[in-house]
Amino acid sequence: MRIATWNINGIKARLELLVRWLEEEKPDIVGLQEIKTVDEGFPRAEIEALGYNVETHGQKSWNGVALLSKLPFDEVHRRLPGRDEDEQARLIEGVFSVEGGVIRVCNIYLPNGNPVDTEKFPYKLEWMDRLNRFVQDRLALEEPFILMGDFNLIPAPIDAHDPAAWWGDALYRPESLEKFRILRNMGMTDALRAISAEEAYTFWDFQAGAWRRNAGIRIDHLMLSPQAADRLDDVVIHKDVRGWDKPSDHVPVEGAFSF
DNA sequence: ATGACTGGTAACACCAGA
Repeated sequence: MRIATWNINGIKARLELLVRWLEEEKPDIVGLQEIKTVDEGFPRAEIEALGYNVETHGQKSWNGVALLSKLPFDEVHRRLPGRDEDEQARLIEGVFSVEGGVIRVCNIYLPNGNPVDTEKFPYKLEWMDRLNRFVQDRLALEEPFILMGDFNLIPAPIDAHDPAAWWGDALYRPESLEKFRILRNMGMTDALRAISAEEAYTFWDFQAGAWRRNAGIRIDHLMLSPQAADRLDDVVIHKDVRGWDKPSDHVPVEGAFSF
């Protein structure tokens, strides 16, 4: 089974791009971030026509996440627990039946956190604290659990073309990295790093010729519970999609699993 | 390389992204 995450950066502006990629790759489950629409504005019919079940958690203008799956959804959960007044649509989770049990796939759009001298940065850190508590509960289930999405986090110097230029940014500074380290120390494995030690990026800015210069960063991740990591076969970053017409600034990251 | 783009909303500019 192939499971992918992709920050699509506006589903209405990228429907043609998404359809092309789904038709070419035919992934089993896809998590989208930054759909930038309310649920009613999501092009559900066009995606269903390709054989996917569709669940969304949208909001007007910004954020918003969706799960597409060839398997039927047994359960769907929306919102990150722990703070009722948080209105931002950044988490959707699905549970699916597979041979021998279930898999749980949680799709997130983790807050960017910039600028760091505004309320956006403490919001990011508080969101990561809540995410870590949520993941701790999920790990207690001892299921194959895949936490994937746009983490807005550069894990290590090798994950940026110019790490010195990023140091201090909300994506790459001690407070953010500490929260991510807690997530890993709980037992969540970075799928790409379980497969490869090579430099690899998932995002290239639209500005300053970042794509042409390969001035990228790796911020889109699949993080795996032990039961999911045991079944991981491969990870593919679909870098070529960044060069297609009207691309997102992020590319799909896909994990292949033996279930 | 010091480079500066894109979508959504609304209104003919601004905000947000990373």
